[in-house]
Amino acid sequence: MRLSHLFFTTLRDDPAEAEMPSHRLLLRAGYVRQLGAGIYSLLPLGFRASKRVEQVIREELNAIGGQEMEMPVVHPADLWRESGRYDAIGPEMARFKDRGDRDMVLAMTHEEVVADLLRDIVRSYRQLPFIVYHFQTKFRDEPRSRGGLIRVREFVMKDSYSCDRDEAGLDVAYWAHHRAYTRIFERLGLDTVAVSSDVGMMGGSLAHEFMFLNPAGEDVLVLCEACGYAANRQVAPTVAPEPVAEDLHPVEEVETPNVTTIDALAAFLGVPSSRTAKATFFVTGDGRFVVAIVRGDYDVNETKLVNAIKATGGIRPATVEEITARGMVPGYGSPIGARDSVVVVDALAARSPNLVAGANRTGWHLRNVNVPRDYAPDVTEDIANVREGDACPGCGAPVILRNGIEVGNIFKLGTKYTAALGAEYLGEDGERHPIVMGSYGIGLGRNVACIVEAHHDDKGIKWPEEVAPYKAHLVALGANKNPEVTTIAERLHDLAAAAGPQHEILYDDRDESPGVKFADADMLGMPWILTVSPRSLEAGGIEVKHRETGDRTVRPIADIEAFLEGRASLGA
RNA sequence: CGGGGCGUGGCGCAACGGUGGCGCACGUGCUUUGGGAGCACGAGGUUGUGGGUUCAAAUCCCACCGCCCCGACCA
Repeated sequence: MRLSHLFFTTLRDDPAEAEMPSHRLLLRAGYVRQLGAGIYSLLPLGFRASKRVEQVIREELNAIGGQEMEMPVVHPADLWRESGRYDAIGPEMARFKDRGDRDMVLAMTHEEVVADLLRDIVRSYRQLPFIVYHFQTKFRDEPRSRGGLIRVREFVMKDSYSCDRDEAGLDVAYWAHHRAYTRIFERLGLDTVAVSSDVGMMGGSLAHEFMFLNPAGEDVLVLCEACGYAANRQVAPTVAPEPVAEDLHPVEEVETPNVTTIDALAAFLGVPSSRTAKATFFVTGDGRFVVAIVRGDYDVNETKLVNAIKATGGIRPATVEEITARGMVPGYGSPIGARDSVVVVDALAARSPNLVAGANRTGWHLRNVNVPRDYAPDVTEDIANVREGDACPGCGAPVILRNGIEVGNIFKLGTKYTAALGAEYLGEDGERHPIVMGSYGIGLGRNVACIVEAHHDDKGIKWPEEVAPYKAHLVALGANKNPEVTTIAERLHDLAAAAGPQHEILYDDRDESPGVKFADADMLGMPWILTVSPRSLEAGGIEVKHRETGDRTVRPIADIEAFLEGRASLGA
């Protein structure tokens, strides 16, 4: 590909809106352009990078027996009504009517379509198991996109679906995917950790997320360096030192003017925050008002809270009006005196004696509040966020917390969708059984962005060879001093193109200064930068720069020809 | 949806009541050619949209639209 004809442009200045390195570099190097909030075009370079990622995924899924297919982006709403998700999912699903006034949706994922195909096609246990997958556009109208390609609204995802006779079969498919994902992210140059995770709206019994460790990640991971324990903090059990037993003291009121936070309360009373109880207030999607109590040194984990009370439709923070209407005072709140509320107490808080809690009276707290003596919880569960240094649930060593970006996930769905849609097979036993499904996703664009996050320097991108849009970037310099430069460069370019699409290279044939060409080559990030110039010819051939290491050598033209035709590597 | 910020040429920015400018990028010519070259000439904007105030609005006011950041949210 000649740079003079490539549909792209590089930018000298950083775009103002790009904060993450991957976003900044992908814009500056001409890989992507933004169309709207969370909606991007992939320019030819970005498209090629995405296709390289796609091919790695394809190879590894084929290796576990996956069959590639393609399902539609537009679905009839009735299909989603059958699974119950048409109503369960909120505004993040785009809905519209077709010309016949029929309700339609844009696909967020494809479990329903797979289940629909299963009930159409699968009759007998003899047809199971199998794995199907596709690369297809998803639209999720996220309330807020961010970070360039990291979190977008429209994106292409590889989603695969395993279809089995039973749980044992699902288990095999699930762990096959786990191993395939491990290989995929290794090949993509992404250092990931697989963490156990919440099943969320997908439903199901077991799930892992593959997390790329990055400070900008939106998920918090609980990791143990001693035993390898790894979980999303949403689901990691909190293991805290057992509170020291004490006699229960009588409740006493204490005046605490203008003390509305735990920090202020602990400082004012001269007690550690672990001797206080923190009340937070939520309203569930199904309309219940929830008072959640954790110890003052912990935060509420909303995922655990949702699961503890089986809140369909999730939860949101309560408004001041909703809190006061139930007889509580924000800043001085506690379940004592609460009306019409579901009281959920963290198990640790419930075991901790003589805590300071709100008095539901402005300017006052209560000392020596104890559960269940002073109020009765409706639910007592672990609903606290793990803190750094808490004990590992696996081995007891102190855990560390890290941020991660979810680059892939695997779910054991079970029969949630097949039972709802009636996708059954006739078993060897002569009985009808619902097909057992698993669902497995990898977002392409997010992976491209994460690869850039992991592989760049201040000059630009440094693509791993496995995903580079082109294997090499050829720079021709000083053609006016020595016309042979152009002749050789043209020949190398044509040679590579003739060797097949996978050997094609980028050829900077533009009439630009050496500085511009080198700067652009570094920014675009191909693994090998080849320079033909009077100087390199003088030195015996072509200068070869390894983008990753920065090493430069001069190699004979014959070596370069062998490399471009795929007959030899250049070594590292 | 709450909080904050910003919309001026392709990109980055200035002008903050008196008919819009700079750097880079872009075009032409000459010079230059191993790390973002030089000179000259030139093209490119109904200042996001609509209303209002004013003799006069990019500038002040209102509404809307859009984008970014924090939060809520998120398979």
